[in-house]
Amino acid sequence: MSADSPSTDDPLPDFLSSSTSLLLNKSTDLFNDILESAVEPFGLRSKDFIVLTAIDSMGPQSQQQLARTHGIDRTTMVSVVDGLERHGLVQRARNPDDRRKYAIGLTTEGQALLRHKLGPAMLNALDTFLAPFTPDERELFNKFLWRLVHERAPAEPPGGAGAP
Amino acid sequence: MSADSPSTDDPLPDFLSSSTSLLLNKSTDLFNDILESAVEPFGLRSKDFIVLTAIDSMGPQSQQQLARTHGIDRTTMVSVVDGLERHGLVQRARNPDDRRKYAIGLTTEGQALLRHKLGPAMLNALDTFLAPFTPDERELFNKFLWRLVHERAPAEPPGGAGAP
DNA sequence: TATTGTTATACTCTATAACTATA
DNA sequence: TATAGTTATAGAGTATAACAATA
Repeated sequence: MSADSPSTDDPLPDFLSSSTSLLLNKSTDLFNDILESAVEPFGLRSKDFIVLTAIDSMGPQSQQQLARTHGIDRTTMVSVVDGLERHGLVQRARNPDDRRKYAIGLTTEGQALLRHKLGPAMLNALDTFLAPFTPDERELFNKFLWRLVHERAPAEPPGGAGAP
Repeated sequence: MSADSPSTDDPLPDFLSSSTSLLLNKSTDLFNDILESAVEPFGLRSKDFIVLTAIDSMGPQSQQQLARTHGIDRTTMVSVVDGLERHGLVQRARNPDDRRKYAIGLTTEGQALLRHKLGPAMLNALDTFLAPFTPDERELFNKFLWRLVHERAPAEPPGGAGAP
């Protein structure tokens, strides 16, 4: 073990280790790890929680609606709903108004699990993630994130500078 | 087009759309998209910029060191360095002290590109991402991220509560 | 025996294309 | 013709296993 060896730690240069990009990615990875650990005891992924929550708050929906809500492809939603159905948490009913569509709804078991187990587990995960912050700081941090996502000039319309 | 149809927008329930988890993931995705767009004109990925920066600030390193710095596997770093070498931005020299290791160094071209083109492009990307914030807010946001990553109680040591 | 770089391979995640049924 | 769901397939990204060269 020679002295000039940079040790087994990651010898990340200061410039990079303090960069917003790296910290943002690390924070997100950390939070996602915490969230996955929170739902893993139930045999689920955090994505499953999001889908269950969307159904619980918006009522039975088609798979396409759920897919759009989550920003993923409808073909991916098939397997997500498959898994939730296998767990007995949702049921595929047909939409009587349009028999092409399902009406994916929560089972009694699904609603109970979401409200009494998953919900609290996710709140606990959030608390773990935000542990370094005071309540005021948590609120401010959330506001910051909201502004980063929503308080943004619309993308340059394609085709020119445009003189309104 | 029936009136009860939730329109073509994503009908994300308020509860989810304001969640820290979703906002954090969206912010990170947004930032990464901005970063990728910034380096794409040079035929590179943002990962390449990180590797180039690490070499520039820490000097020539082995592929293993670079891999650990980036938190990825050494087999993945092979193809990253392959790409950078193809672009003429780095060169593989042998470490004379340990001929198993490379000493991956920047070429003159690589250093020039990093300092005069890539660096400014990345700073500009950061500026775009943080556009909603004032300078003070940017600094505070960065501090928040730093605390989320570093100001964290060490993980529970495996094997028990621990008396001391 | 352990480590560096390399290759081949496998696994995960996600999207695209093509199909059936409904509209 | 267009849409909802499904399946098969392909692509990107990453990791594991095994190998040669070096320590």
